[in-house]
Amino acid sequence: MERGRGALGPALELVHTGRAPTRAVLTSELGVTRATAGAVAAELEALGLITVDSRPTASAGSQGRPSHRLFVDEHGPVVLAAQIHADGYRVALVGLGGRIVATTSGCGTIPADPAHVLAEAVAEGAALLRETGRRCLGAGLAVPSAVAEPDGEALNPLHLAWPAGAPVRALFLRALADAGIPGVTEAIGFTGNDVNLGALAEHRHGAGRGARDLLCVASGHRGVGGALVLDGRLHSGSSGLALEVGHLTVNPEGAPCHCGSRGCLDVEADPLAFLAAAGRTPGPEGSLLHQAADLLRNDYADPGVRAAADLLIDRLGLGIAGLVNILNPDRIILGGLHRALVEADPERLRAVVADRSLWGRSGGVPILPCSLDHNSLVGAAELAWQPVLDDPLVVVER
Amino acid sequence: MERGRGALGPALELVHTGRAPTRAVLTSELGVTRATAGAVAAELEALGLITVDSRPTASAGSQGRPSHRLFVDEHGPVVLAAQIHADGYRVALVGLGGRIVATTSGCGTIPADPAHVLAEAVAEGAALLRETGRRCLGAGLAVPSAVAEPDGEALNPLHLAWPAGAPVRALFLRALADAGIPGVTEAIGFTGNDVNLGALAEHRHGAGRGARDLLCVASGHRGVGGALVLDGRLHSGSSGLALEVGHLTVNPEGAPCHCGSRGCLDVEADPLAFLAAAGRTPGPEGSLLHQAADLLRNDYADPGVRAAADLLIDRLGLGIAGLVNILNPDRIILGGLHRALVEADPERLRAVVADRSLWGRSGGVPILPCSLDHNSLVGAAELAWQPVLDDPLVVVER
DNA sequence: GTATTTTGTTTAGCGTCGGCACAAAGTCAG
DNA sequence: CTGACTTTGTGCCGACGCTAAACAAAATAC
Repeated sequence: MERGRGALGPALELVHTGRAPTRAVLTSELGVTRATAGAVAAELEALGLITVDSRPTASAGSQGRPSHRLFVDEHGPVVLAAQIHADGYRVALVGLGGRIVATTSGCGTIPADPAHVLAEAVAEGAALLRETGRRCLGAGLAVPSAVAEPDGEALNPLHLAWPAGAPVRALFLRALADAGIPGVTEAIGFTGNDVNLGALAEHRHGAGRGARDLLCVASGHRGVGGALVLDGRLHSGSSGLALEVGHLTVNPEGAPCHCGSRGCLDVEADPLAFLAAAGRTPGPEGSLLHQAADLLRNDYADPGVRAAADLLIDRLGLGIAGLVNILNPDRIILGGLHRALVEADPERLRAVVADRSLWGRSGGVPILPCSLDHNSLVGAAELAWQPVLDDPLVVVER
Repeated sequence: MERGRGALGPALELVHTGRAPTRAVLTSELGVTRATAGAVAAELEALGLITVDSRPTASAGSQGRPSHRLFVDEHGPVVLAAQIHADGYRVALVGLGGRIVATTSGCGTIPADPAHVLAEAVAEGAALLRETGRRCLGAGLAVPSAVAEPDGEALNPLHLAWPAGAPVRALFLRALADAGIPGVTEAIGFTGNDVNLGALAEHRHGAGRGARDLLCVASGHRGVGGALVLDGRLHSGSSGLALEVGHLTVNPEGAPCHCGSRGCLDVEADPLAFLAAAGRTPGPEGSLLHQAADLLRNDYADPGVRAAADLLIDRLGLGIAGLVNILNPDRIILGGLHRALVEADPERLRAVVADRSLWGRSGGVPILPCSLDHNSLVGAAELAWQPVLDDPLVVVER
């Protein structure tokens, strides 16, 4: 009864992204018959990826026989996700549905040598796998740098003190092999930029769900990154270097940037710029984002803070308007400090973008704060889950 | 023997884009068996879309039995394509493969009233259909304006003296119905921006063939337009308004633009700007492009012309570099005056773009002149062909 | 309690494609 | 010229993945 092979992947993706709570929805979303949907669900259940709750559901209103409900299997396999950031790393086991099963962080570690940090992070992941006894189907890594394809090199890990061009994917794969992660015997490890992966996670499980063309802009501690999801797929360009939005000019008379230009988004709309505009002395590099976000959340009544926020919103709005003119997305999600900015004053940024973009006057694009904790980490997991979503049958051979 | 239904569309697309000269290539490109490829080719031939030449080909070198060759059927059905521009319109019948079968132009007409111009153009198309006796499977229209989805309104037909927001798609459909185009009984008419459609045509049949992420930039008589083809599909954004590149800032101290900013690409890198920089008095609006291009081609030795060209290349290069940082395309194609610019000095523009883009230092993106005559027209035809390429069986019901 | 609606399951059947065998049409070596 | 080899085209069969249709199950509506 090997029914429903071709629809297996799309079906799992629907359950994974929370868009198929029942077999009935699966039927209509996939455009297949009930028979096929049932067979697909049965096979996914047999593969240990989803569970079916056929108890007499606490029916809600509508007529007819109530649907059995479909869940991602809470005890199913996981993938290993790791994120490197300015002040340490974070590792997690992530199940289908973007659910974080277990997590550890190594904060305070200065990640000077990439190989060393990756080995440490992967070792923590291996420990989590041993503790939980979960089966591991892959691994993904998020780094705060552009990652060049096809070799997976970190081109500008400026805030990590890594050498430019560090071959992070190769190092990550090496670390996975050395740690003897069970199930990851082959080269099943993926690496991407943290903002890109955060955007992917938001699109699948967060504020970006349902958007067709999703633009994300986010600050780290220093600088500004962007990402674009088109038709459910990350657009990272032909060499993985798309959406380098940090060097859009937003203030022609602004501060000089290391790129040689002046008034780039990178130096005009990041946490350091905000703290300077608000007249505060910045703390250590690895805490700038939290310092700025806390200031914004706690002291928004302070006129100086308010003025600094307004200035940043103007600059950011100009940059985003330029992106809107080029990309015409149907939703925009902001992360990092920009998330705090849009939460502090949702209307002002929308108005600036609508005013500065060419066709924004009639409505404008929805601009939302990101909605997931650790979205880069979840996005790294998405990368690792992708082969399974493309063809769920690969799980039998791992 | 109804074999090869699912692969029918991809197969026709391969022949259409000239990437499947033989059944053998079809087999490998589609990833199917020879049996399936043969059945697919037979069915496409039965549909009257392709022809198979099974004569003993003037074999070229390699061993084994020579392949029969596949051609687009020269006498097969066509689509009607129309293009409206500043100084008139052009109409053509376009077959598969982007081949223009018959064409007329109505130059000198000032297209003041959109309904009138479209009716006239479509009437010419109907006449061509009668003369040639071809079967018509659809119609496409290219206009020099952003076209808003989902209603198909021309938002900024600045150079046509049309009212902003003119419902061009509806008017086009009305004109098709009124002309009684045989085979276009239903609403099978498509409308798009001319630069977008030109990019689509270049990607399928011209200098963009084989590119994955293709960026096009082109000037008309006034202003600059852009277009992006991703994975073979035109990216026109969620509302059809993507790639409005004319208002990228390329000269902070530059001339004021009607958008309210200064130094936009629109006013710094179009034919008018070039003529001004070269110290020539511009002719009538509808001839600026030809005047500028002729000047560039014939008087490039003139120091003033040379200096004006260098200035324009610098400005254009800065704008393109910004796009490269955001989109990371693997090829760039230039049209209009910019085509003449890159033909005059291919190396300079490449160098400017590489220097001003973040990761361009290691090589840079290939920048090519467009290679098709009337690429917007051919692109409009592509729009009309798309339903047939998606499912060739639709031809039996038209 | 019966009719209606919606969902899940079983069975039969069909269409599409892969695998295989064989034929056809060329090159290459002698 | 002949035979071995290589590559392409085609006919046949079976497997796989789906639809269609009938039936069963579980709720609401009257």
